[in-house]
Amino acid sequence: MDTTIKDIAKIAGVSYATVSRALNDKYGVNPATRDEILKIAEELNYSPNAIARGLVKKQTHTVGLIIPDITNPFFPEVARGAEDLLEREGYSIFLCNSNWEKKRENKYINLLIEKRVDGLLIAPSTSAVSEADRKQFKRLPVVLMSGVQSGSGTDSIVLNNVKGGYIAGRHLLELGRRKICFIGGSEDSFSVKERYEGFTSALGESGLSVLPGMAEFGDYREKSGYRIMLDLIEKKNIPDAVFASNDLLALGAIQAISERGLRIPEDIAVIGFDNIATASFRGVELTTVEHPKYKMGELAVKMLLERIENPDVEKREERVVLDPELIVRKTA
Amino acid sequence: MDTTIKDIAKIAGVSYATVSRALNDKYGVNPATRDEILKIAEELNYSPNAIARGLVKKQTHTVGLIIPDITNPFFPEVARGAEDLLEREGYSIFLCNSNWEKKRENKYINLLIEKRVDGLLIAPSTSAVSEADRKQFKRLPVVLMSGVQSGSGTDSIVLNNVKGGYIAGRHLLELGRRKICFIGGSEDSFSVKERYEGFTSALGESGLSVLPGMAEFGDYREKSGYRIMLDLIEKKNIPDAVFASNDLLALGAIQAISERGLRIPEDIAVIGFDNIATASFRGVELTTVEHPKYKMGELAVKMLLERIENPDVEKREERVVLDPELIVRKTA
DNA sequence: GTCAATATTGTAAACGTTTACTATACTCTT
DNA sequence: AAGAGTATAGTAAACGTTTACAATATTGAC
Repeated sequence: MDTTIKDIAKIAGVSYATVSRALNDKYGVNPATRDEILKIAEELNYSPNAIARGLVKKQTHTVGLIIPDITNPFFPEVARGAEDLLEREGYSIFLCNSNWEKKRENKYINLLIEKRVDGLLIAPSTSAVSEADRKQFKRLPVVLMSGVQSGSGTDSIVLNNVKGGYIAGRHLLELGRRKICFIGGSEDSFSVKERYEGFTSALGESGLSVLPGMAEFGDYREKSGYRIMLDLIEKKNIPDAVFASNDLLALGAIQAISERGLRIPEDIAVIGFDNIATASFRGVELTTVEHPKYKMGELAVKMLLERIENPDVEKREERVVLDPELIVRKTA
Repeated sequence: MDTTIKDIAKIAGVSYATVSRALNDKYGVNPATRDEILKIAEELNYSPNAIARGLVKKQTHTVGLIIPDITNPFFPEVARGAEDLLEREGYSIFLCNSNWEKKRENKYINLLIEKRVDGLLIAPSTSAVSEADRKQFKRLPVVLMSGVQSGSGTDSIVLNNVKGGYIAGRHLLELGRRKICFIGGSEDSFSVKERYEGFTSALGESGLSVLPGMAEFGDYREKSGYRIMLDLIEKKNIPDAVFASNDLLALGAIQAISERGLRIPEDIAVIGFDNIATASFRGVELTTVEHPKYKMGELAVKMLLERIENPDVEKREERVVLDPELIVRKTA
């Protein structure tokens, strides 16, 4: 139904190779014929078939982006950072939500490979890189984002989570807090682990350690922070500060704290992580740790394109580490 | 480099038509050969080439999603609603941010058509549907979301914005407010216009109308609300309530109001629109109008798939209208 | 054991491009 | 006016599938 190069060729009275050349601005086609061809293409409302082209060129100018959940305010910024650069470079991007499920993530990886994307950007649902992953990742350029161990054999871009955890802990300590509760997302998340590690090392420096019941884990949603905090209060095991491994968790905790009539930061100081947009609004003003999300997406794409455009060079695993930064607002 | 159907055929000692049949679970291939073929495919780590398949089948099981900005908290939910259903149906989705620019939007439309997506989901950057758009939209199924006039000739799914504006206005009036300021996003946005219309009709019912300087427009970002509100305060033209055409604008206004030491809702009541996640957090608790975002994405996909799967039926423009709902929290 | 019916497999064209190679037609040079 | 060189155009194969059609093998009925 669509007009093709052959239709144009027929009308112009030339071979379709010539049409292809004309349309692609290749050397060696008479300016007059070229103009004629362009005119006809325009008239026929011709749209080149990228599928056919992809088949012969073996590249699709498309990459896949797999993230846990675009609805989590951390990821839109990453996605936007990626998309902005990709768009400038003429690539399109598949959006895939793994919903924190390894199974769905894997399904997407396979699907995207079938669709022959030129590369893959993944913010993994869990930190572990399985054998199956490794096998698939050999097929095409892949860049992992956020919370992945090094030595995975795959390029990655991560935050210095240890440092992030450290500066958060340090800040709370400097505020004179001594009974600090760590609220983490999934316990087997590598980035949560690192943040916890940094946090405990700050405690250690002051000769302190994590008190009983002062390290709790759930998932990455607000509700989880709410429930954990509520639990603590009910049990009368009340900390004087909370360090949540992400802002949503912190927001949930804040909800619980103020519902129970405690004051923030007087009774309990709260510090989050990631600095999502919500954190800065009046009334929230959450103290947190900045995570350069947009930049992370952008840099991930930069690394990926580097690989895509130099498929032969056999560099080993590359890793870039971003720096966190303390953002002091009103909750701590 | 990738193994193809032909490689498998050679090893299995059958024609590649047979391999294709086996791989696609078609009737009429001997179970024994099928198993053999499947085994070989597995061993060779075979991944079917969706590009080649797309070329012959003339469908890609891919749709495009064009939205203004995934970073605006309204859109991730829409995207997620769309993606969840699409994933279940075996489709993938291209994410495209138009950045509120008509030019970028058009560029994406063309690009996606070249990539032969099966359909297009668009939340337009501006309400106008141009001649050029109309021409392109004839090429493939398209569903427009949010703030589009009917009669565009294209299927669409929208909110009843007039009603939304009306209930917001009504609520403020019932609270006894009389000098209400409307803060809109872009003045030529159709949905802003509709919300304004509903708002003024509520005023009208009470024998009121919009006072001078009490209808201001900017863009869709927080900053815009902040600036407009600040301006009003500086000029001493201070309303007793604000109706913002989206939550971000409302949040910006709130920022300005409280910075200037005025109280919410005592001095100025504020009501937003869309009910983004931030609106519900403690400390924000923005009164607003619920916009079923996730559902909108989901329904849009449902309409789109309907068209994709019945390409021949010549139904005329379809339009589904979602209902808004007042969410009373603390700012009004 | 023959024939028809059916199950299984193969052949080849098609999808819409790109591109290496070849062929032809000009344009200069001398 | 011949020959080299260059500009332009054409031919045909390739990319990896699907699928209509044809061919062959197998089965069952009698």
